This record gives sequence, structure tokens and C-alpha cells, in this order.
Amino acid sequence: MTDTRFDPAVADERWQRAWAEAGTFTADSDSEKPKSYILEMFPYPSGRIHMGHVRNYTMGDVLARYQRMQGFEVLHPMGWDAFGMPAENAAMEKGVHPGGWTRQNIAQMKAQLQRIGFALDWTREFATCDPEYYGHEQALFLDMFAAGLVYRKESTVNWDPVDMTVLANEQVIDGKGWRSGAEVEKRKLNQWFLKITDFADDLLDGLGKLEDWPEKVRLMQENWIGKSQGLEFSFDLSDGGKLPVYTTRPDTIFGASFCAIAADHPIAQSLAGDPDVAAFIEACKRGGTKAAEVETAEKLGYQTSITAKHPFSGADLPVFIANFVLMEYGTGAVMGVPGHDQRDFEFATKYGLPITRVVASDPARADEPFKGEAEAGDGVIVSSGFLDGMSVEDAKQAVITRAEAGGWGEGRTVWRLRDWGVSRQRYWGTPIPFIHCDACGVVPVPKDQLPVTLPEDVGFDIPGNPLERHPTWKHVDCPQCGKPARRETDTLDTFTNSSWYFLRFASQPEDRPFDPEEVAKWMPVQHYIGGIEHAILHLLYARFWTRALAHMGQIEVAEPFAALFTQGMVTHETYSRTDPARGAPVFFAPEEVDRTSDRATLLADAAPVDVGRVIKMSKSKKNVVDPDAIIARHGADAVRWFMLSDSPPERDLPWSDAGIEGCARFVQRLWRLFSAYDPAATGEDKSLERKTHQTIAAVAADIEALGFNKAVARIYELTGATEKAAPSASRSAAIRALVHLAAPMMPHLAEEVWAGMGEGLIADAPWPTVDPALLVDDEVTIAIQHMGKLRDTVTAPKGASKDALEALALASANLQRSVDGAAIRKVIVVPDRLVNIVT
RNA sequence: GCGGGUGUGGCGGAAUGGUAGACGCCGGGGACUUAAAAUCCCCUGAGCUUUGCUCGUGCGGGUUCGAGUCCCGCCACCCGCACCA
Repeated sequence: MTDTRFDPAVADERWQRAWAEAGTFTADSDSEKPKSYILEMFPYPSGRIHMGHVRNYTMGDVLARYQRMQGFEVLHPMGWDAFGMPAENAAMEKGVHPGGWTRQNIAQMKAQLQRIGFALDWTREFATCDPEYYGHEQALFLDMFAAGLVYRKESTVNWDPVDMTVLANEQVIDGKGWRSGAEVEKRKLNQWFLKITDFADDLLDGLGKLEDWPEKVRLMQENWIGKSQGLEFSFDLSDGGKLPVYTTRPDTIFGASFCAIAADHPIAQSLAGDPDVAAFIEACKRGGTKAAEVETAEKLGYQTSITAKHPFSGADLPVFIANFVLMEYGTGAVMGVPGHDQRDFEFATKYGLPITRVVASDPARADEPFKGEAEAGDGVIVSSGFLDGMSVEDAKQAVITRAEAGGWGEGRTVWRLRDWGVSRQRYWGTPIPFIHCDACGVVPVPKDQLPVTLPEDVGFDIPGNPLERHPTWKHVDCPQCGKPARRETDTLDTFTNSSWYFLRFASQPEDRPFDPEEVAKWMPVQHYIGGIEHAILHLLYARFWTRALAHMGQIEVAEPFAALFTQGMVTHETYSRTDPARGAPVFFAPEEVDRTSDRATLLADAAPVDVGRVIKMSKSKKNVVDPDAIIARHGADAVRWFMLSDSPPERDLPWSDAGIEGCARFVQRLWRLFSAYDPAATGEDKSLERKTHQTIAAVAADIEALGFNKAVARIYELTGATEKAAPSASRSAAIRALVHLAAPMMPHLAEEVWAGMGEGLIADAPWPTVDPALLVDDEVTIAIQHMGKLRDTVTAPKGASKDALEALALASANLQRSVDGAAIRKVIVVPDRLVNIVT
């Protein structure tokens, strides 16, 4: 403890080895302690750990270490989401095997994670590409098949011509593949599907109980599931036909002044013999498919010769073909209520259709004109016959009841959520365990023949699925009749791998996917931390699998993740110059740029570069900082401290060299303070003792609320106060407390100091206890205000009476000068806070 | 266009309706040193007629003794999107 500098190059590795040898972070399922499961979204082994991983895992690590100190048996595992396209892309580009490439990346990234000193239980590590993992997944898939949750159907799929694979609806972004960015084409294929829609209602209901999930994620899932309740009914048409429409606002039915059908609606198609109609239909197909484009596009319609009879008024409504109606939703036809739907309003205005008010803020204002836009809000129904005077909600029900009684319509719930297509025509994924037999049809692989493993000898020199081309792999005998048959060559979407991995972390028997009793000990995950990009797909699928497994009686867990936290990104400035030849920017990496003066210059030629916005670190913008280089220079604790400092964890964290240097300085500052620890010091410092206990309590509360930036600020404050204090027993106690407070965040420094104090591993030490009596100050500062403006402050004993505080305030010269003899009308006293004089 | 989020010093950000700017970074001044690094101390929202006062939390209103915080109406930026009727 006599070293003047803390040397992370030596200490980091020493304590990482000590934890590993002691098995400190190995979770014991049989422990008597209360259990806590802390999980961060496991990484895809792309090759290198990036700062986003470091931030994510540091947050989880602080929670895991803190909860250990609070007496919990903590499960904090790590593994690899190892199947996926990048491995096949690497295979195609570099001629390596996807498995070899993935394994190499895992080894490299594991070493990186270990250098940061995360409190992980590596004994439970697995990669989803291990046959020991995906074999169990195949078993679960067969169970789901037996339970009727898996089916095949011929369907139009999104075909990505670059990646040569099918994409889920959810994976198509703006009509392009979410990874390749290629324009998606439509193709018909026989596909495997999971019946997520069976659980739509339950998935929606469950959101209401997830109180520790961010509101925005719950909202996004709610919108994704998209439950809408309304009325489906048919208009009688003038040509003798019927026009089924679906509406969520049956209460406004008396305000309907037209009907609109999609351009590809059968009725529109039947009219396409007319060249004008055909031309209009063609025009509708042009233009962008993006929501934003379609929404802002001008509303266009073509009035047909057909009319529709209003079910109540009997009026003949014109039927239009319109560009804002989509065939994919509802019935592909709507009733137009211009007064209470903005699109209908714009359409009616353009084509001179009646705009009738049928909802008003009160009945007296039934004739109030519209102010240039539709009114979609709540109110009272007016000008609507038997509905007049009803609330919107009551009127909806009343219309549905009438329609059902009259047999011309019925209440209907419509979901946006569609079943999950899991087939992928790709090699690097979980083989779907089925066999196609000409005689027996589609036959499940018997469970005792699992896992169906991927063949190693495959090539990637030609696009497409290597399993399809393999000379022998797909040729097997039918398990039922024994005749020659073919293996299914589709593999499962990688989202299936991440839909149950948290269960395998909790329990990993050899012969089954998991042991329900072991799972029950750990689940649900107490804190799940990851990026907002998984707000819908991964989190919804994991919730679905959990429900499916519970439905089959395999587990008794309602929701997999009790609390969810979505952390912000790590960002950095961008540096660029515009290439005059191409007009496009050329980016430079931070290490190529001199940022020490006000402006930024390129080290190579000392000429200026443009400093761009602070955005997410990405290879294409070159604004990345490699964690390894930073750790080598400043040590793991400084990097961890930086990840927790300043920015609230849910917001973006701008990386800066000055910031990490400040963190490294603080590590040394703490080291110096800790080195001055004197166990023999005597004497009491009540004020420091209070500060110490207040800080212990506040840091605990901050960590539990994931307010790491606030905890960091409090540790800075206590450090400053302790440095300034004269030696005393209280000061020595403050130093010991600080070692504990720092332990979850800067574990290497804390262990080094703790060992120097002659103690064991601080990772095993309990969180310091707090004396409640020391949490309150005996003296408080009282603000003295005149008309709400601060005029003076005085100190008073805690709990002083209102009269005493008022007297103190009136004695203030500053206050008296401000009041200037005016009559005092009122005195407001907030005990221990302030006195406000009102004149 | 719709849904969600954010907006506070030069920067990241604190602040149960009660002293706005804690804490950190940057910057300035000083101490120590032959010198530098490191370290330590002080200052650091703007303005003014400076024992103190005025203004100040995106903009405009409102409620209140008192508003960054609550209410109404805007603006800007970020994220998401499916014209779901």
C-alpha cells in the first residue's frame, strides 16, 4: 500500500485471476440465499467487443456485484448469440467456415470481456451454435409442433435477393431487407410458422403488468400487436352486390357520406374494363410505400357509378376507388366519415362531399362548423337518430348491438400481429427437425435422433442454401416407413435462439432443455438490460416462447423479464472532408485527428477537417473507439467508471478523451485517499460520519434505480469531503465505506485496497449498514424569500418551530430592506426549508 | 402525416411545487518544481449603478405565496411507423 500509483496493468489481471480461482461469481442454485438473476442481452460474436457492449455489461455488472453485497445469490451469465448471417457473409467473402469464424470471434471477445473484469458466471457459458444448445431447441420446436403451435403454409414471403433468404414481416424495413438493404421481392414458398397470434390477447394483457418496463417499449409492443375493436358490416350496393367494410368508429356511422375501396379491391378490379378506372388504378400503384410518404401524399379518388345504401338513413352514398385505402387491412374498404377522420376530411373537402358533425363537445353545439380539420376526440353523439345524447363508447356498442340483431354486421376484433414465419433458407442456423416423405408427408425427427446437426463440409462459393446442395445430408430414410426421404433444409430464424436462452442459463441438464425446478429458482430475470433496438422483435418473441412453454406445462413463468432497461448508445463526434470528385464525405478515425485546439485538424497534413454531429459509433462513419486500446492505457476501472458517469444510462453517452482521462485521474485520486487509511486513528467527526451514512444510503438507492450517474456524483462528493477532513476514526470509517461504494464500479481498485487493509475479497463483503440516526442533519439552511424571491439564507436547528423560523426571517437585514416597510399580508413557512414573506 | 421521447451554463448533466446549475469535463488564476508532468488551492450562467440587484431552465400564456417541475397552446431536434379505418 505504499505505491504512489495504482497500476491497473498488474492489478486488473491479479484480481480477475483471484475471482476465477475462487469461483466467486459461480451461481449456486442450491444456495439458501434469496436469488437474483441479472441478465444483459447476449452479444452476437461479430469479432470485437465495442463500447456499446462495454456500457451495457458494465451496468449489469454493477447491479450484479451490488446485489451480491446485499446478500443475494446472483446469477449473472454470459453466452453467445452465435447463429446468423454475418458468419455466412464472412464465409462468402473470406472463404472461411462460418463455424470456425464464429468460434474464433467468441474466443477473442471472451478475452476482451474478461479484461474488463465482469462478474460473470463463465461456467454456464454457451453459444447457440453448440449442438448441445440447438438440439434442445429442436426438441422444444417438436413439442410446440405437438401442441399445435407450429404449422406450415404456402405463403407469399419477403425474399431478399442479396442474402438469398426469407425475412419476417418485422424484418423488412421500408421495403428493404433489414440487414442487406436490398429491395425485397415477393415469392411463394412453403414456410414454417409459429402461432404467436394464439397469444396475442395474452401478450397484450401482460404488458399492463410489466410495471418495471419502460413505458415506450410497452407502447411499441402494444402498437405492434395492434388490437382494434370495431364493426364489420356490409353496405347494399346499387348493382345488387354487397360491400363489406370494417370500422373502429361505428358510433359515427350517421356521419358517413361516402365509401372508399382500395385500388386492388375486387370491385375496383371488376370495373377495370373501363380505361379511366384502369388508369386510376395504375396511378395508385405509383409512389412510395413508406408510411410517411403515403400519409403526406395527396388524397386521390375515382368516383364509380355504384352507390351504397346507408343502413340507417337509407341514403345513397357514392363509392370511390381511393389511394389511401389498403387492401391488406380490414376488408379493403371503408366508410368515409369526414367530420371525425382526418383523411376522410381531406378527401371530402377535395371532392366536395358533405361533412356532417355527429360528435360534439355538448348537444347545444351540434351545428358548430369544423375549423378546417376533423375532430377525432371524445364527445356526445348528435344528429344521429337513436344514438343522440350517447357517449362515443356507448354509441359504438349500441350500433354493434343493432347490426348484430339486424343480421347485417357484427362486432369484430382485428389484430395487426401476424404469425411468425421462422423458416430461413440458410446454412448457419438451427436445422428444422423434420423429414419430408413422399408416402408419409411431413414427419418429425424422433427425439432420440436429436440433435440434427449441421454438416461441416459445405461451401459458400455459390449463393443459396448449402444444405440444399450438400451431396448426402438431406438424404435420409423416413422414420415412419423407412423409405428414402428428404430432410427439411430450412433452418430456424435466429430470433428463436434468443427466445429461450435465459432459461438455459438458469438450468442446463444434458438430457433436457432445462429443469423446471431449477428454472423456477431463478426466473424471472430481475433486471434485463439491452438496446432499444430489441424493443419489439426479440422481446415479443421471448415473451411468446415463455407463454408457449407455460402453455405446454414445461414452466410456470408468466413473463421472462420482470424489469427491462434500455440503455442509450455510446456516441462520438465524426470527422470528415468532402471529396470534391464524388461530392461525398470521407470520414477519419478519432486517432487520425488532432482535437487539442479549438478546431480539428488531420494529423497527417495539419489541415482542418469538419467536425460533424455526435452520433452512434459506427464503422462506416469511422467514429469508433476500441475498448481494448483504452483499457490497455487507462485500466478497466477507468473505462467502467466512464461508462457510468455523467450521462443518465437511458440516454446517449458521448465518448471523449478528456472524459476518460478524468476518470483515470479519479482512480488514482481514490488510490491516494485509500493509501492514507489509518486504522488506528481516533476521534470523532460527526459531520463526516453523517455524510458517509447519507452517501451509503443514497448510492444504494441510486444503484437500485439504475441511476448510476447520480451514484457516481455522490461518490465524488464523499471523496472530496473525506480528503478535506482531518484524521479521525470517522475519517477511517469513511475511507472503508468508500472502498465498498466503489467496489461494484471499480472492482479491481477496491480489491487491491481491501487486500492492503488485510481483508479478503471485497466482492464477498457485505454492503455497509447505515445508521438511520445519521441520515438526518441536525442543522439546516433556511431560505428567506420575499414574494418568492430569495433574499437571504440562515442556518437553523433541524425541526425548529414555525414561529422561530419566522422570527429568524424577519430579523434578516436583507429581507427588511426588500420589504421596505410594506405591510406583511402572509407568511409561509415550510419547516426545515424556507420562509416566504408576502406583502 | 401519426405515435413516442428530449429540450437547463462552453460541454455531459443535478434539482419530493420550495435557495436553479450538485457532480464531472473544459477554461482562467495561483501554489509546489530549476523546469515539466503529477498534485493541491481559488474562480468560472449573463448583465448591472456590485454590502447588493436584475435577468435566466426551447417559445407564448396560465395556476400558485412560490414553477425547470403542474395546466393550455406552440417550436426544434431525435426515435419508431402499419393511411389498422
